[in-house]
Amino acid sequence: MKEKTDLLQGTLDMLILKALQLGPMHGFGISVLIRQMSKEVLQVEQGSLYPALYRLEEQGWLSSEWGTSENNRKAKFYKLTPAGRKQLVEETSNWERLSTAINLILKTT
Amino acid sequence: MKEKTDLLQGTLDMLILKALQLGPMHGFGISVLIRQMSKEVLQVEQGSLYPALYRLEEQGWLSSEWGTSENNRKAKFYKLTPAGRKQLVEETSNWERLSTAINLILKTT
DNA sequence: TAAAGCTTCCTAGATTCTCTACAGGAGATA
DNA sequence: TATCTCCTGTAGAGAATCTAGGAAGCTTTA
Repeated sequence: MKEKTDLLQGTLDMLILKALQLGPMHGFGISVLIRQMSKEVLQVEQGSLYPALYRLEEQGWLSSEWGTSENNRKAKFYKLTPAGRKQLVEETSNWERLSTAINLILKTT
Repeated sequence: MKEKTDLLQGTLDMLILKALQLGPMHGFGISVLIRQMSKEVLQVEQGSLYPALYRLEEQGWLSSEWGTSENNRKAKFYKLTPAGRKQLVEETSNWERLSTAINLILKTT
């Protein structure tokens, strides 16, 4: 019983990759961006975000390096690798497939 | 690494409720119907389906009774309860919210 | 200068859902 | 009788996310 809506499982990776398509960014920035882009609907919890970033980096879809944020704080900047770009395309088209299929069912009378 | 696409986690309950909106049905029938309605894209595994049916019945969204299928086999027929109908409406609108938000993000340039 | 708050990173543990991989009965068909 | 298909079910595992923390450094305010 909660107020806030959870993410749809399986979409977080795609959203992160998509955010990074706009340019390198640190974790905190990604979560803010996703919230803004979704008009406050999607809220990525930090306990979800950071493990996801590891996953993605381990799989070679992201690379990271330490730097300094706009606010003069230490921050780890992530960016898409070429493999990550490819993965984004794949996940996007899979999302289209699945959400289309679900909508097909929901529209049935 | 698999060929077949998994479901989006969190949507199975909604799909089952939706299928039962068309009338009472047994488990096996539900899985066939979902496959057909989605044009063969969505495939509900039996190991996912039956536990889900229990979950839903336990929460009072479905009721069941044993009967005989069109093929003269013993089958458990499920149907929506009023609470289940309500739940379907809720899950559907939540799906709209989330998928809209995700599409918002994917369309960003 | 002390306190408080925000930014940023991170981890542990639990939960929830779905999948794979089975098992088995019972009618239909040959 | 053998085999096929329909239909129900269970066990165990794995993946993704959540809750609920902790910590450190900068910045603002008292």
